[in-house]
Amino acid sequence: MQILRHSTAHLLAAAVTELYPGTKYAIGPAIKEPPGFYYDFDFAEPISESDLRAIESRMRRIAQEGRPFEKEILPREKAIEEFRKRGQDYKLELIADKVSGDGVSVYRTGDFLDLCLGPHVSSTRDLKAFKLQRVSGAYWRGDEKKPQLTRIYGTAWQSQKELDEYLKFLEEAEKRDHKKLGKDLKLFAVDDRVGPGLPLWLPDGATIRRELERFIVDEELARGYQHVRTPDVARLDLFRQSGHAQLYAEYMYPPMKFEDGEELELRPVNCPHHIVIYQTELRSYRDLPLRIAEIGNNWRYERSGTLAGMNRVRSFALNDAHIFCTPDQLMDEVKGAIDLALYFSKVLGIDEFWYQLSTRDNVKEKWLGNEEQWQVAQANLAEALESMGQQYQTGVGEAAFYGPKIDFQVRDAHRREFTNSTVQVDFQLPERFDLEYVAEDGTRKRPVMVHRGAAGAMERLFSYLIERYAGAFPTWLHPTQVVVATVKDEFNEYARNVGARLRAARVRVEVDQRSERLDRKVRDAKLKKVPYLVVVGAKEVESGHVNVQNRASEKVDMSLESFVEMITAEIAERRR
RNA sequence: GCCCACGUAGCUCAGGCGGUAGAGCAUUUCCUUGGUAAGGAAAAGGUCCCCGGUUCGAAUCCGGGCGUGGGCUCCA
Repeated sequence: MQILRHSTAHLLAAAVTELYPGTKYAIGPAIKEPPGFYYDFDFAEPISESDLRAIESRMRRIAQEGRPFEKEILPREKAIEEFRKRGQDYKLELIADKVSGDGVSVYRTGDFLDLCLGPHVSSTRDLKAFKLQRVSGAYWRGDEKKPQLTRIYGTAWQSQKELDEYLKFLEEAEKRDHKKLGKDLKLFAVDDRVGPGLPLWLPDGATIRRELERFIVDEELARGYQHVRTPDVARLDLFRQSGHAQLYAEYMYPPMKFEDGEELELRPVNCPHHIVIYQTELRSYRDLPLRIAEIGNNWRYERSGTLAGMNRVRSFALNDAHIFCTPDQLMDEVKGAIDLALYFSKVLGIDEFWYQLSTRDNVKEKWLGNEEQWQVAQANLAEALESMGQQYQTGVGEAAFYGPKIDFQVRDAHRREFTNSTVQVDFQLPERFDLEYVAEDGTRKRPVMVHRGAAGAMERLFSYLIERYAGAFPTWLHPTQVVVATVKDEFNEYARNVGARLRAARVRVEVDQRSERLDRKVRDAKLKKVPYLVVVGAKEVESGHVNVQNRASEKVDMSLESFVEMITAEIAERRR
């Protein structure tokens, strides 16, 4: 499949060079998620998505011609000459940088020549089911200082049937998109007047968030965390001490400056505030591990082009905690943090996720601390994962500036990857803030810090859950747990009584007393994806029962009390 | 920030090659009281994202902003 897609990328480049002579082609790999390929071009004249149709039909024509994919190993000089003749500067750069030795592997497809290791399908005739999707900008070698190329994305499959299925999947993903559902279900809103990346939580969205926060905070308290509240701002000096003002500046807002010289900064992270809480007392080894938690607001100036719905915002509430512990306790604390994240994932239905161990690269200016500390921290994280039987990938250069981290990666409805939660080991901030505890022998020692966001940021978690459940949240989370609908107005009083009984049991219930037909009330409740719909009419008034139907429209007649018992148990257990 | 696309009523969208706009849903009111996915009627609702320019005239054309969506190292 990867071979097929990679070959289709070549086909795309062949079509483009025929239609737009003089276009330089850069790189064109197959990609796994989302499944497809891209090719980056340097066009003489910019193209737009409306040009894709013509390129695609040229691709089809070449495919039908059945041109073979022919591999050749050219002597280095010969390869350079060939690409120079064609004016393919990017390929020349790649040969210079990436190809060692004398043999340069190239592929020919008719006149089109590409630097490529292969392998490929044998003929363009094998490429039957593909579609060009969109064009976007991409920097040469991912570097913003280098020229921006035009990237064309497409997808390719073995058969038309598979392609159709994939396109169908994309349509379905569109329906689950949290931005769409957030609007349809009135969960959140965005408004120019408030600003980009600053979504508003509407009442139903806020209800879900409150349930999530209660769940999270209660569980953390049960696991020995202490919850605190700290302000969203601090003097800029606090972030100078932490190093954020120097190493994290690109994400920080300009400070608020006052006449008397005071400089206040919106915090991009919570750690410095929590460190200050640690230092409000002289700590003993008996106090450790000290786990300070807060669902704290953070402010990060994300580049405007990266903002997306609730997923990437400029102000968010992180389910954060900082664990201060002795080096001996470190491993257990890391494991405990992973275990908590696993527990949250299980209850919230985050079924598909994987771990990335994010480590530093060799760019010295980006990181604090010495090599040994990083090694120890990294070893601890890796060992914790391994001892828990968990597999992980490595992301070089993706560590926090003060230490390596374990990231929990998830995918949204479109299968785009995001970090949802994280566990980080930090030897640096304890030093920068001169943290201490009194050890058993009476000497002062330095604690280690673990930063962790077990359920991630509320905004991103919310966007994930909207897509995970397509708006049909588990009962404990759903903003409206029950709708009571009457068959006709004369039963409204009974319906209000049913509503009052449920409300007394802390169930979120709406009584639909509109003078509409039952059909309409059922439809509206279904569109809101309400977990339970209760219908009351003459029969129910007479028996004191309710007619209950779930999302699958399975109807059952039961006494009001047994319904209350059933739904409250479901909510209390946070059943999915 | 950069590339491409988009921005018309609360929502989803028509329309408009320059002569100040329309539908459905939602909202309000009235009628209707109907047992499991849209009962009927009427009313109200718009600086056509913003600011400039061209023009007798701009929502439409041009320029500049703002915002939204997709993308911006899965690497021969």
